[in-house]
Amino acid sequence: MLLKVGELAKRTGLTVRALHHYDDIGLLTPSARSDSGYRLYNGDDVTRLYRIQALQRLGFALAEIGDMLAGSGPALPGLIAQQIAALDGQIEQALVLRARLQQLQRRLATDTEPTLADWLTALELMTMYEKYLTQQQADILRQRKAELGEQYDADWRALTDRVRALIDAKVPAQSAEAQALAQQWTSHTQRLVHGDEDLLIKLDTMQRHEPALQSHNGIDAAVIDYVSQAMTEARLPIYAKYFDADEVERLRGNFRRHMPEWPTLVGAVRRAMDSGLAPDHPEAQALGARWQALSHATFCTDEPAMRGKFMQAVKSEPDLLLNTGIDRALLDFVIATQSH
Amino acid sequence: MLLKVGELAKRTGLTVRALHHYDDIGLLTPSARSDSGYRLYNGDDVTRLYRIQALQRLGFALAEIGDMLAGSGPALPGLIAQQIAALDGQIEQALVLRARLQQLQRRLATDTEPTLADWLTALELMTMYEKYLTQQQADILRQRKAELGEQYDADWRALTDRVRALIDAKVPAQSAEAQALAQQWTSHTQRLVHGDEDLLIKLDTMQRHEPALQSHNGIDAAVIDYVSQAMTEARLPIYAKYFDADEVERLRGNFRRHMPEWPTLVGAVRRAMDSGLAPDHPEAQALGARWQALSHATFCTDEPAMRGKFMQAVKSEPDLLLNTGIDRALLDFVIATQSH
DNA sequence: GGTGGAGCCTCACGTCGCGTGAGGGTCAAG
DNA sequence: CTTGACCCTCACGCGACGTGAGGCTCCACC
Repeated sequence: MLLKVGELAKRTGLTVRALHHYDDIGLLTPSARSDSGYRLYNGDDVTRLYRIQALQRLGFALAEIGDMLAGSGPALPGLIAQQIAALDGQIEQALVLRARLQQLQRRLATDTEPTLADWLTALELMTMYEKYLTQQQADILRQRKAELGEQYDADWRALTDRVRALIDAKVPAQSAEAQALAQQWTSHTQRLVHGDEDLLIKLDTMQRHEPALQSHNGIDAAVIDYVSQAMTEARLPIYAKYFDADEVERLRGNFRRHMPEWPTLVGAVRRAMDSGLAPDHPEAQALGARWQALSHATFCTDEPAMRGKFMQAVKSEPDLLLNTGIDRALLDFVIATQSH
Repeated sequence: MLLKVGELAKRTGLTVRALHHYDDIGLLTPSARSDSGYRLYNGDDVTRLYRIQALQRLGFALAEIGDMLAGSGPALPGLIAQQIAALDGQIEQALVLRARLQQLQRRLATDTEPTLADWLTALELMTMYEKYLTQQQADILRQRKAELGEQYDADWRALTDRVRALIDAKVPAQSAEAQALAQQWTSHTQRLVHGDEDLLIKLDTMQRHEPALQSHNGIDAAVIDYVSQAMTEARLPIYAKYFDADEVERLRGNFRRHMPEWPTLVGAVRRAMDSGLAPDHPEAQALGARWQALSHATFCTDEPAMRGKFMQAVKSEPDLLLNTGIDRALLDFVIATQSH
């Protein structure tokens, strides 16, 4: 019994166009044509089509189905496992998306009629939080921001403007004004992070890597660099407890030149850690070498005397690592790269 | 500050090609071009791009994003709800697919190295079960089939072959041979369904509507029709308890002509019921009218005397509805269409 | 034998969000 | 003056068909 396309289409619930397509791509070629060129499908064709449909309902692509029916290609169990894995990925993605949308929906319901612009800004912030913070941290931040109110943002803007003014006026970072601002900067930050060093590091990373955020709150690379320079200067009195005056002057000079290179390196190391890179991996080794070189240049750790005093200082003064993005885990990682 | 494509791309994590694409479709047109034709993006462009990205991360299509940013189109809350609904659909679909694949995986693990052909046959059956039966029913069926073993399938094939032989030999359905086969047919069916009328109806529907199944087990429309004719004939003795001999002969003649039309109508009514059609909907009304006309033609229910006897018979003999695909709910639906 | 309608044929473009060249200008550094 | 990085504009490709356009075939009915 030979079927024409329309008949086969009716029998299988497909469209005529789909059957044409299968013919085009060679997935199901009718075994015969009538004199007038009509496609004629025999029983074997029909059987093949049923199988095609069955495999299609499992989510396989037409090309894959073709391979499977040709007996070539990888074995079925593997394909199925692969298919399941792909589906799991899809499902997870969809669930994440769904959660995002729902959160947004809730906030839309509570907020007092936000404008489109507000709304989009909130949205951007949300996706950024999601990228850099854990769910918990994002929740904490949102709550604290709500508690602090709009005045807090205004304070930041004022502070940032004053920093920028100092930069424009070329006031050096070790000036009293700069020191005072850096002081305020730290206390403002603490109002948000409440001493949570991990949160602080992540926010710092976010601020450094998200131009969208930078243009939103005006805290760009220049401001960040200036403030961290000032903070660095603020650390010099602490070093003075361990080094003599000449050495402190050397350190100051080194800091001026090399401190701006640290955040980049610290960020690179942290990314390496987070991506699970092994300390003996060549890339990690390279980072370790960079770290050592920069240490030498900044703290003169290539000179045994200086190195000893430096180690002593760092060990005795945990505050020296504050606001640097460096924590115990990161230091351990770096040490591990160098012990290989 | 004006950015070139590459710079903007780096800042946003997009590719240059994507930005070209946004320009092509008018989603993000750079506010300026350099003399040499380079795209130049200003701050507003960058802001717009951040918003585009934020909305994209929510799963909106570029065209939708364009509409949203243009302020036209429907309001955001509605769009979000819609988006969530769409996602829910996707997730559900993916979960169903996943379940299918896992079931298959389990069976692949237990079965003794099936050939590709066996495997695909099982797959077809599985998807068919899924389409017509509830999960429970499918499980029950699978278990019973496993208990009955291969002999059961062989019995069916033998029975079907004998039916086909009668058809080819043009042996009438009221013959003793046909009656005997119909008898066996029923008992064979019962070995599988164990008196579950709902399951029986669904299997019947499946067998009638799935050419794949028909060509698989050889039970096609001709066989079904012949067997149901024989079953119909088998019912005549029951009617004889309520009608006199002449009337029974009239019924026999009517049955011969009109009984084959019933399954189609019953199927149509059931689909209408299942799709939640209201009995006073025009389409339901039309079905009711068809039902009445076919009743008149088959059972002479337009003649008051015949109608009375018929109602009496149906009420007293529930067996008359056996194997017809008609149950109480369906009758109620039909009656409801006619009371409007 | 003509006509009408259903069904068949073969192009061929559109979908969606870009990837991936091809072929050729622009710009700053050496 | 070259080199290399970056930019430009086409334009095809993907996947599974949908949707015509323009024309042929078949069958029933007049």
